[in-house]
Amino acid sequence: MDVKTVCLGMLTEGEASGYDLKKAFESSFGHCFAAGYGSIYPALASLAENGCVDCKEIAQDGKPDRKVYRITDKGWDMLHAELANPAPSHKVRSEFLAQMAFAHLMTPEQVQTVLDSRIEDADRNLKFIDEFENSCDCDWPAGVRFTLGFGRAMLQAMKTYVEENRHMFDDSAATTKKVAAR
Amino acid sequence: MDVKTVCLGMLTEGEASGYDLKKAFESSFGHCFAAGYGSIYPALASLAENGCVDCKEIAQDGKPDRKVYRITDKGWDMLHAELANPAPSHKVRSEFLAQMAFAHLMTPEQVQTVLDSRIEDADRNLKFIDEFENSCDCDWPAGVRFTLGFGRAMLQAMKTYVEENRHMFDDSAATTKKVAAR
DNA sequence: ATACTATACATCGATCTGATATATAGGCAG
DNA sequence: CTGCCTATATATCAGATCGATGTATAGTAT
Repeated sequence: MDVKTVCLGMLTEGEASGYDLKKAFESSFGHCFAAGYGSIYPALASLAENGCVDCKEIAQDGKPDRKVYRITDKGWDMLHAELANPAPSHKVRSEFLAQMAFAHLMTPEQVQTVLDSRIEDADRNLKFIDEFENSCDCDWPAGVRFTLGFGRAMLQAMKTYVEENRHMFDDSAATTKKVAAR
Repeated sequence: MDVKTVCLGMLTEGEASGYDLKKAFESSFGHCFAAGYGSIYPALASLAENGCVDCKEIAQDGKPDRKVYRITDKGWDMLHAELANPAPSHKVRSEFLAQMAFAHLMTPEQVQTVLDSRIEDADRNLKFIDEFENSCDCDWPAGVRFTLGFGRAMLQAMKTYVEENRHMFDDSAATTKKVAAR
């Protein structure tokens, strides 16, 4: 399940350009699997080379050619093979948590600023998910609704945890207490 | 906040080799900021080149030389500058969610297998955090306790969400219902 | 008039991932 | 006592990804 596979999956909904796919990576997949042009264009080139997609170049006046990609039978095979992975990963890379692990090297003000910005970011993303869910008359397939709910649940849990535990950084916090679960 | 910075942060606890740092990346940071040798050794080399760490080579009989790194004043400056970032990122890259978004292209059995494996993975990680927390007589600084609790809260929320929403993939699930938050 | 936003392509260096290679020593099961 | 696994300890390499930047055009605000 790399960028190539997600591109293939997106192309099952209909043909699209790299630019179109980028928008999908920003909207439906923004909260769980981001990708930029630097990943998408090489992915499409590689898929085309392997015969997993084919490409129609549509000339446009003024603007550069629009390259529209469509999934092939071989592409479907490859997609199904990838979807058979029984244990796909779920990875977190958090500069936030890495920074918090060294909170004792920061000023209390810096720590509180970082915590505030994390809550703001969670709110922004929650709002984004809500707007995305209501943006479309059509109904998303069960899987997409599942991922949106998942994102919401994670963000809510993050917000709650930060709000309920930021007191751990209060100056007087004894370093001997164990963190309460939940 | 890249691998370089986290290495610097780790070296504030005392001098260490690349091998030692790898163990720290696996334990304290495993759930939020993983890194392998392919990141750590180049990071240390680059830090040494910039004078942010210095390196003692300790000959050992039989085994290759042990290269022990220590943070310098310049390294402290760089670390403090990085820790001043008011809005560090928190990124998720989830092959799991990407795959679930295409659940309609999978068999129901495949979907349930993937959901089971996600719960198992969450349990494994929860157990790992518990063991890590109790592994050490010494008390971790507030920041580390915060990140462990954070990890636990996220994993618990993930497990609960998957358990409470896996029915969305039951065959008869109407595609028109909106997902209930929480 | 100027600036911003959107469409649409693409590249590039820096970084990161995951696998692999090299070498030695100690423990332990058959 | 031999083979196998694990731990210590280094390091590299191909391939993937990230984030920024570049090129062009055209429409829409201020």
